[in-house]
Amino acid sequence: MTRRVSIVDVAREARVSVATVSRILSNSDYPVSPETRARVLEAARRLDYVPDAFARALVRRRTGIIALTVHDIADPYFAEIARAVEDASQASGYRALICSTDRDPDKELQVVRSFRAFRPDGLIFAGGCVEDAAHVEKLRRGVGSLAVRGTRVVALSRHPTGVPMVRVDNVAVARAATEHVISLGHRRIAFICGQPNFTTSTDRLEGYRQALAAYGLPFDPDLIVIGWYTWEGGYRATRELLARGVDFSAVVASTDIMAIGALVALREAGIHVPDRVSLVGINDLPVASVVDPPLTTVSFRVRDLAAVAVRLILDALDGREIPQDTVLDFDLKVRRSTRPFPV
Amino acid sequence: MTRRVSIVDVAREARVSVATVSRILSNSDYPVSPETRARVLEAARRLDYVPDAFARALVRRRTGIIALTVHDIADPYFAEIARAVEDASQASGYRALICSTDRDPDKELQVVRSFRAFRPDGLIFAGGCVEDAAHVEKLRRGVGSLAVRGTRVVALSRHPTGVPMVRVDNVAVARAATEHVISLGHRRIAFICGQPNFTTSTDRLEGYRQALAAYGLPFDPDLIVIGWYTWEGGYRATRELLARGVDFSAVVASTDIMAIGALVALREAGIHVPDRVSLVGINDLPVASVVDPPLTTVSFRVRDLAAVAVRLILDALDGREIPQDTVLDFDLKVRRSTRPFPV
DNA sequence: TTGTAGGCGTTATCAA
DNA sequence: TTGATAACGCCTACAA
Repeated sequence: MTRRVSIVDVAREARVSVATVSRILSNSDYPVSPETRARVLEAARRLDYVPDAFARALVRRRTGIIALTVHDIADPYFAEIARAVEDASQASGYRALICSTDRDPDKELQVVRSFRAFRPDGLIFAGGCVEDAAHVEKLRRGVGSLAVRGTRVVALSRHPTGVPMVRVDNVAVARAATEHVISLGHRRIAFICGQPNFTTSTDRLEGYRQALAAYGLPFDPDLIVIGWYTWEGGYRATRELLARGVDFSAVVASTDIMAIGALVALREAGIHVPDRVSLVGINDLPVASVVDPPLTTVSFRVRDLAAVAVRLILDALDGREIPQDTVLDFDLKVRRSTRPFPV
Repeated sequence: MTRRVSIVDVAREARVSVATVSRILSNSDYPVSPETRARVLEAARRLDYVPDAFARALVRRRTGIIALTVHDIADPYFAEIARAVEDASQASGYRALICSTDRDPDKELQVVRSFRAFRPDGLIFAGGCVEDAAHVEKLRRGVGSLAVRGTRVVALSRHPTGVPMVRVDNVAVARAATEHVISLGHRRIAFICGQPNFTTSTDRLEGYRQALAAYGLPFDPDLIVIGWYTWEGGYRATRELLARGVDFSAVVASTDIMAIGALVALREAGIHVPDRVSLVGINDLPVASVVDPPLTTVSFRVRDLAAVAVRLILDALDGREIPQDTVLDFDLKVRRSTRPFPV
């Protein structure tokens, strides 16, 4: 293995000091004679020199890294987030370091802890947070020890740890989804919920409740079914719902992914969507419009969430004040999985 | 911002030298007295000390980073890959650094170059490679300058740069997809190709040709349509195919994602799948089984590709010889998007 | 405008 | 078994 080419080699090649090289290759507004600059640039090019990020991070107080925790990078929602974080980071010369937590509190803690070794300039929590007091406290501590060392932290959903948030109002989102089917005349509306105790889950369930209440409809626990935030989860939850034998003409799913799982289960059971059952999702992922029927869903700019979060982190790094709670808009996208009731 | 707690603080707290702390915390097998070890461990815990990855990487010759280039992390195929790389890396104490290239040769070059600053221990190319001599040469040089500094490089598809590969035989894969519909009696078979000049594209097109040739069927250019590796791409390609007015009873798509786009286009055109047209994809992504009809596709263990690649990198890092070309198995998954012809 | 030298946090090489 | 101390590659006062 050849010795790596360092700033010393470039300095020697250009017959200047390392300080001069450093000034030209990093701190660009420092006065340097044009000839020297040219000679150094040429030497760096000839040697194919790339400054070492590790050495640089050691002496600067910045690592150029933005850490991102997602529940599962293979989940289309988080893949979108990851892509947006990557793009926004790269545009400002930062790099994204991504880790999946699988919605496992312990793994989340461990991920946050392991991030500390990299002293990231920013940390973004993408998924919902477990609402367990003990866990939240541990997480708050983990976040604190990062923050105290300069990492700016932002969450993309309601986060009980008290970090700044960029998010949509999930209560309102689920309420909009539910009110849509209510306004179509549906009265017996099932709700497919993701893993309980997550902020996202409780908020969306609450939105569903609020919609019912607003229209004076009874809340029937038999219409609520708890599942997982996956296709399989939506599928199984719907099977369970069907097994209960309760009457319903509409299903609100906590996410598009779960809604698509529900679609499969309904199809298998010979229940036509939307002729016999209307179905609404949340998120408006690309996949929502390619299924049959195209999914009615609540839409918000998933990528904007991430982009704004990155911008806030950069702002905070620049010493600016950043808002504690940024709430983005959403709107209902009516496609063909919902229709009036009765037919 | 508080000063970060360093090894010096731990040493002072435990009243030993930094050397001793380092030896204990980097858990080398260096002999240390039990009492000292306990004291140091306790001090580290009390101070909540985490060694700085950057300082460590500077002096060790390892960074603990495995870099990954994907075409687009938001594409379900690459999201699967990313997840598997992440898992396999983490299991061995490494971290994955992911970048999307958007199938843009220049961006790919730039990504590879920018990776150099991080001196990753491993680099995985996930997507197909542009088969342009000039680009391949540039890429080979970029890879070379990483390799010369110790980065082990592996590609997850045929790669003209000469780096070790872990892959499926894409010619055989596409041939299997095509032979499936031929064996069902189809004769006029369209092929939806991804962006040309990529190894994956040319290989899969070649597989399609070989299947036709094997059955003595003519190759009709009118049945080939070039698109993009996206839903939109599959959709548009299919629209173009329909606009040509050529006769066909089956479509082989270069990927599941394109196949699903094709499905939407066919549905819109009132062409039933599989009653009037059979449709095959490639990859067997999770989404393939939730669309209607569930997609017949060629299946291979996408995650294994990535996991094996990580293992090879670790092996190489340990000084072991690694195979130049590892070819994984695949098999046809017949679902409900294909049926015999004529009906 | 350019150069010298100290230090960032860690590991590794010598001594002790 | 433990401790000084010289790297690792870079940036940045401070000097010249």
